[in-house]
Amino acid sequence: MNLEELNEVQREAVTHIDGPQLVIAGAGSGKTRVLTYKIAYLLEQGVEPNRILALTFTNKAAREMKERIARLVNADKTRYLWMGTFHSICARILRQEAQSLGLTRDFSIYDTADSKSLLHRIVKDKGLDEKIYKPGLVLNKISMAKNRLCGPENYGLIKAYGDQDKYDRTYEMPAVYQSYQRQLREANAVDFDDLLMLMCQLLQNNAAARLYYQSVFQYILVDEYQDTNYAQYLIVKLLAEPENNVTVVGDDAQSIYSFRGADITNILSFQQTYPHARVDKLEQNYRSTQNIVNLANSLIEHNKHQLRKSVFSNNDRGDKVSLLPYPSDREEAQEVINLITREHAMNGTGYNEVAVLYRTNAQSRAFEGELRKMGIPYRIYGGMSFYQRKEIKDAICYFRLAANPRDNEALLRIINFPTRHIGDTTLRKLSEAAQAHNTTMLEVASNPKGYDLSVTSGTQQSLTEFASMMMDLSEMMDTTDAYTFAQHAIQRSGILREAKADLTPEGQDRAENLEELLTAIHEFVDQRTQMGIDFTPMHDFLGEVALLTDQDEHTDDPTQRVTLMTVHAAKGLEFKVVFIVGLEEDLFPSQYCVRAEDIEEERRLLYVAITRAMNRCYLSFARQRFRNGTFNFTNPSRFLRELDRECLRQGERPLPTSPQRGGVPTYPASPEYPTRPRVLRPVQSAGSTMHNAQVTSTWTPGDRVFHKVFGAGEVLQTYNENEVDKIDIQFDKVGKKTLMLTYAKLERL
DNA sequence: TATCCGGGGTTTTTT
DNA sequence: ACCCCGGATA
Repeated sequence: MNLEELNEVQREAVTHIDGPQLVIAGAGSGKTRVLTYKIAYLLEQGVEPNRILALTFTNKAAREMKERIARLVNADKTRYLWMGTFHSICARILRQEAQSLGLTRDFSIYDTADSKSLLHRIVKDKGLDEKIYKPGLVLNKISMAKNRLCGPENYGLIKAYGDQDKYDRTYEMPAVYQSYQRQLREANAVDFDDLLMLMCQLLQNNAAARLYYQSVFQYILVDEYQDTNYAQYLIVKLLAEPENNVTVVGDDAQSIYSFRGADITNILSFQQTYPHARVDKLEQNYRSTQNIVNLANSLIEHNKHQLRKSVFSNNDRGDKVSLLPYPSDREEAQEVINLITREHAMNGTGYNEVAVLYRTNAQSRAFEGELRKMGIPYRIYGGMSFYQRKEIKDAICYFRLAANPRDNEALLRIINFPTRHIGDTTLRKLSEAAQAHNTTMLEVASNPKGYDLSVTSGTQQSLTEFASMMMDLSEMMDTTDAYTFAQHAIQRSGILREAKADLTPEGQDRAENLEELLTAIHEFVDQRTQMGIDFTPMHDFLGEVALLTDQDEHTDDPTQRVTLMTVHAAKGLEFKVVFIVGLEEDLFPSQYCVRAEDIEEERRLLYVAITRAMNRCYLSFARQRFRNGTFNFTNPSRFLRELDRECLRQGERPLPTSPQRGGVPTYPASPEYPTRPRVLRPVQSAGSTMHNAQVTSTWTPGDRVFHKVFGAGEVLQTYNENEVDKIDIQFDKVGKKTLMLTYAKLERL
């Protein structure tokens, strides 16, 4: 490796070896480069590869980093590096230590869908209101608690959780959490967050294990440190002791995962955690033009909560960033696709160098439609990933249940698919019997008579047949390789037959997907063979598959396709040309932002989006957007007025003029431009709620403001400005429903 | 037990 | 516009 390829700051960061180190790496400043060079440098200095632990955010990042290191040093060494996501590294260690944690090494990892389904059952069993205890909400609460290392036994003691539960009316959360955790363990399963929490518990409670792993990992490096949560922080801290040879790399300005428990204070207070930490700041951006970097800087300046740094670019000044308003989301999509065509035709920009970035996955539809119409190749990231598809998940659940007979979630999913005439009633009895006899549902199914199950003889037969099939698969699993096993399992189970029998296009897709799964498993086995592992059982595949995400699926594909993805998914990537669309209030920033910190996170999110662009960046918004089945008027994102106008070029359409007295952008007087829609909140409703009532104020050339109340697609009432200071509006009949709405004063623009 | 129909609720981002 | 659920029906 050649250290001359680094700039001075980078080189110093790379060659600093011992002791804690914080590398603050601005967008596009060569963060990954520093990390890879540092690992390569450590290897060159004679550090054993298996003494280095490198934690990344995605599997893909880990893989790419490995490849890059392999190009710098002897490729053989990189194989033995401990490199992966927090979750996968923890899973690996936990399998090793499973016994001491009350698990077997074949424990299942429940994905979000499994967890939600388990929670749903718990809520039902406890007779709680399913409207209040929504699985997503409940899982989120549990996840947040686990990220802070709060187990079910402590949950009820924490006031903050209690308060939140009071607010959400989820008073029974402690019991739900307890039951959830108990059933996870009974199923010999862990969820995502358990991987981190159990790892912490292992290190805290088991001195021998702690000392062992502390001595194994001589050097620890963490990528994207700004997105770590408390559990991850603690894992790093405990593993690094007592030498504290820990290097963390990150950018507080790109912290965008707080909804997942990420805690930006981890990076902000690194120096308090490690008082003698060395700090390096990488501030030169090599990726983007000056205009893009300056624009991004002007935005992020508005955040209060950040580490000081000044990112700059010595690249060309470049084109100004375009700000494009469109009348509706539809036109936005059409015009953006037009611009892409133009980029392609006039600048020769390859389709794969263009990305359309949006805040929510739902926005992809409009662009997808237009791209298809224009015959432009594209690829949408996100949405339903391969491993979440029904048929794939079904197949994997067969594997999972064969590996871990206690995995009830897998059993419930597949016991009646393909249909075996085993319905809800039978399953309830099965579950009760299993609880009563303290055994697994599969065991009861294998011997319904023995457990006095009151089911018909036909059902009995179905159960025993299913159970004996699963036992056969279980046996086969240890002796055959993953590919052979999978092939056999999807045939024996009947899911392949089921898919093939379905002659609809969807059915054919499913059959193809199953074939694709087999191919993936085959590749997995091949890879392992190349690594010198001559036998790869299904267990090994299962261990990895649970932690795969759609980010990891398709590596670089050679075809030239436009990329469509959420801003979150775009983190760490770069494109020559970037379109950031839907820059509207309540969308970007999201409508769910309430606190000032939430807005700061959204601002960082936009910062991330802008800094993905190398050469050109386009920002767009629509004045009307079709959402949740209705057309809504929108307002331009507040972020737009925070941008340095020096870096902006006005679009062809009338643009907001510069802000007056710190207000929002104003618009040309004609025609009518609606502003500031407010969705009315029902305070009391007889019957059910109505979602599509809204208020808009209308700004007309005469400079008078009218407020219109829309409901069920029509204007219900119009008020002039003086009338709307805190009034209650009552509608007796809107459609078939009666409801009462309260409406707070509108801010005058 | 499976399937069809209608109504109600729903929407952020994801390792 | 879509998905999910519950209830009714085959």
